[in-house]
Amino acid sequence: MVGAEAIVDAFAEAGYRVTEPRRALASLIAAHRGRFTTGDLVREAAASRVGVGRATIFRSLEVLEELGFLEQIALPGGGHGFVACAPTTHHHHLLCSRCGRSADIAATGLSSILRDIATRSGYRIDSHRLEVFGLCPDCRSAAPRKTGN
Amino acid sequence: MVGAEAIVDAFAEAGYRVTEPRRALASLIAAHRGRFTTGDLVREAAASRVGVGRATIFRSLEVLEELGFLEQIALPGGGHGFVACAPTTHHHHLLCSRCGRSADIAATGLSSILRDIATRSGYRIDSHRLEVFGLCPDCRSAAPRKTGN
DNA sequence: TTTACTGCAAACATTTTGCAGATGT
DNA sequence: ACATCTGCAAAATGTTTGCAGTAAA
Repeated sequence: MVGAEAIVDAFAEAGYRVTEPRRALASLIAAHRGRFTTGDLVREAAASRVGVGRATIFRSLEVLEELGFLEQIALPGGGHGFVACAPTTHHHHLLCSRCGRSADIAATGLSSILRDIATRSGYRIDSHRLEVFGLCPDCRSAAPRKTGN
Repeated sequence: MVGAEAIVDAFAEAGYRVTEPRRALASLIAAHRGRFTTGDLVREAAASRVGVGRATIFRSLEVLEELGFLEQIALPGGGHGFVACAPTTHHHHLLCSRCGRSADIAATGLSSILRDIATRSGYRIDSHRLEVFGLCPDCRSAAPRKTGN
């Protein structure tokens, strides 16, 4: 979860201009509690009174990814989407497979696993990516039955 | 690393027909020591005397993924590709960012981390995906200098 | 024989680009 | 004012589908 202002500020602080389309895009992104695709934004932007063009969406998404406000994630089915996140230290994402909501997670203890992998494989490990999928608390109560699925 | 025969056998055992195009595709896949994209295969197939059409490549890739012989992976840059792997128990992939070679890894210890995440977040965790990137032993010796990059 | 499979070419979907005009700073 | 940014529409990519012919089993 990242507020629209944080995103707008990020543009400003990084020396980008704060334009109407970028403001509108920031709102659209902030309105998502989690994962979304470019297609989602394009559709929503078209529906919104303050339009943002396809090209601008793609271009701004790229900027926001560079700034660390957006991370690309691989969806289980093979597609890919984005999640907004505060550009802090290394973290991973926990995604609700029902509503798309995302939570940032720390995964303490991963580094010792990676060290172990490095030792056993002989690879020099540079980076990694962990994505966790499940049901968020809200969706658990909304659709609790899962025994037997 | 998976041999071409293993792939061919997999088609047969799952009740699919073993055709010339599928044999050719199995060879192409086996020829990769690791990660590849659909584009790679389309290009290689076109270059090969035993052609395999675009459509067949996509269709067969889908089948092989279902059979567990192929896994879709997210490349660091956001794109995606495949790696061939024996359809065994749950495992993850360690990818060389230089040559693309992949190794299957077990990541023992991850489950306790996930349990911890579940407890702290309240999510019910269903699945996860870990991808590790680095330099394989061969590429480490081929391009050892990295101090300062 | 029977029916799954194949290639082609067209349909679709997604992302990128060139450019003239709009708009932040 | 000036350079960045925007939208458009076209182009480049990537993936899927319908169909008539081909070839496993």
